[in-house]
Amino acid sequence: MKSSAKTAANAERKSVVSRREILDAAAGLFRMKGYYATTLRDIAAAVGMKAGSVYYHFDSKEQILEEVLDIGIRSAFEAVRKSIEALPETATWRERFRVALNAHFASLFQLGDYLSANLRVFGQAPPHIYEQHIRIRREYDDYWRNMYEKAQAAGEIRSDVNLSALRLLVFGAMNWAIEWYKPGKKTVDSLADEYTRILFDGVGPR
Amino acid sequence: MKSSAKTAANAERKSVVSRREILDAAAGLFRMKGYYATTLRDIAAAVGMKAGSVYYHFDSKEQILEEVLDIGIRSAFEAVRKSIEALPETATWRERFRVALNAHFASLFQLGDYLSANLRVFGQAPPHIYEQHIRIRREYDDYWRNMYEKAQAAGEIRSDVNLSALRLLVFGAMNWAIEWYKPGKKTVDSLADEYTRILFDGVGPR
DNA sequence: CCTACCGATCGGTAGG
DNA sequence: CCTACCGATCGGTAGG
Repeated sequence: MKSSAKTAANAERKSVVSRREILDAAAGLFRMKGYYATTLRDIAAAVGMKAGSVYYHFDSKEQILEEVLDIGIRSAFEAVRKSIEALPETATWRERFRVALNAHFASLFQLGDYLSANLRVFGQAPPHIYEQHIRIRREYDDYWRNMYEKAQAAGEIRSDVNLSALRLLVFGAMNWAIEWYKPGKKTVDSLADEYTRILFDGVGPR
Repeated sequence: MKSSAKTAANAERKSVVSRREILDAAAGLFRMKGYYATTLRDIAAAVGMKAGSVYYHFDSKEQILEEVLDIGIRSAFEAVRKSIEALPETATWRERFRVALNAHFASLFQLGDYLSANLRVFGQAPPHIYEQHIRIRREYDDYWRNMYEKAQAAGEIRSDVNLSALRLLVFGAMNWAIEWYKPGKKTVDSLADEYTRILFDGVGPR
């Protein structure tokens, strides 16, 4: 009894690890090649399995996509939230914005491939996965929206600034970095600094 | 002789039209579904042909991708250049920037699907097509780079602004619009205005 | 988790 | 530009 329970627990633990390995590999491949160009055989090979064995852990390729997408936003959301909560209550909104930007960039370039994969393959997702995933995206979006509103109410963003334009401009600026950012040439920190300065101070003469 | 020459000319004209129709359809499908999810049968059906007939006009699916990618950047490049050249010599750099932004947005949302398709499927292109296409992209990139440098030299962009960060931030802000822009809700013009104001004046208190 | 396999679909071709 | 087709590959399954 004792030993079979132990064996079962080990098997379960091993299975959880394999699941995560498959997701990690899928995220990396999705990020590089996109969803359709990544085959189950690619994913299986990346974790040393045969194609059919992946179905021991997942019901379908779409289920893998679904989980990769969700992990991508959730981990970024958590990183951003934590970095802001780590600030003192007295922090300015500009400073909150800067650390949020920093955390989002870090999620893109330092915390695995999930967020990059998310941005890369989101548009390739079948409708029912899109509909499901859009909810968590909207929550993340709302978190940022709330930040801009508070900053404007506090007078740190001018009242004539269109917040929805600003929000979308910033998301674009951040996410486009996956197209050109090369680790080593520029730190995530300096990137967040420069973007914050450009956006808050503008580039024109003062 | 005369009539067969005429027939040949007609046939050629018709063939040019068909070619363009195929490219138009491909651009629209690439934009919506990406490259791999778009089949030659989709493209053929969209122009009322059978799959095999597409090969009368193109050697391969990759050749179609190649032309769609190139047309996307070239048409945007031309639109941006013309809009700037239409300005008086005395125009400020801020004004030049605004019309350039406007022309890029117009290319994305009003001048067919080529630029949108380009942004959508560029990352899915096989290496040899990527290598070929990157050249025209770099030319377009250089055109913008030159604009920022001139603006800074003229004192319309502060000397402490990192131009390469600014350039990449702006490309991201512009191109990300394909993810959310819905024609009718907001004009391309007002979008270019708002972005220009945010970037030149900043959002912080002055 | 593997072996062996299936039906569907794909890009592309031959011959007209 | 069509008909008819091919080889390759894909996601997924049965049975162990």
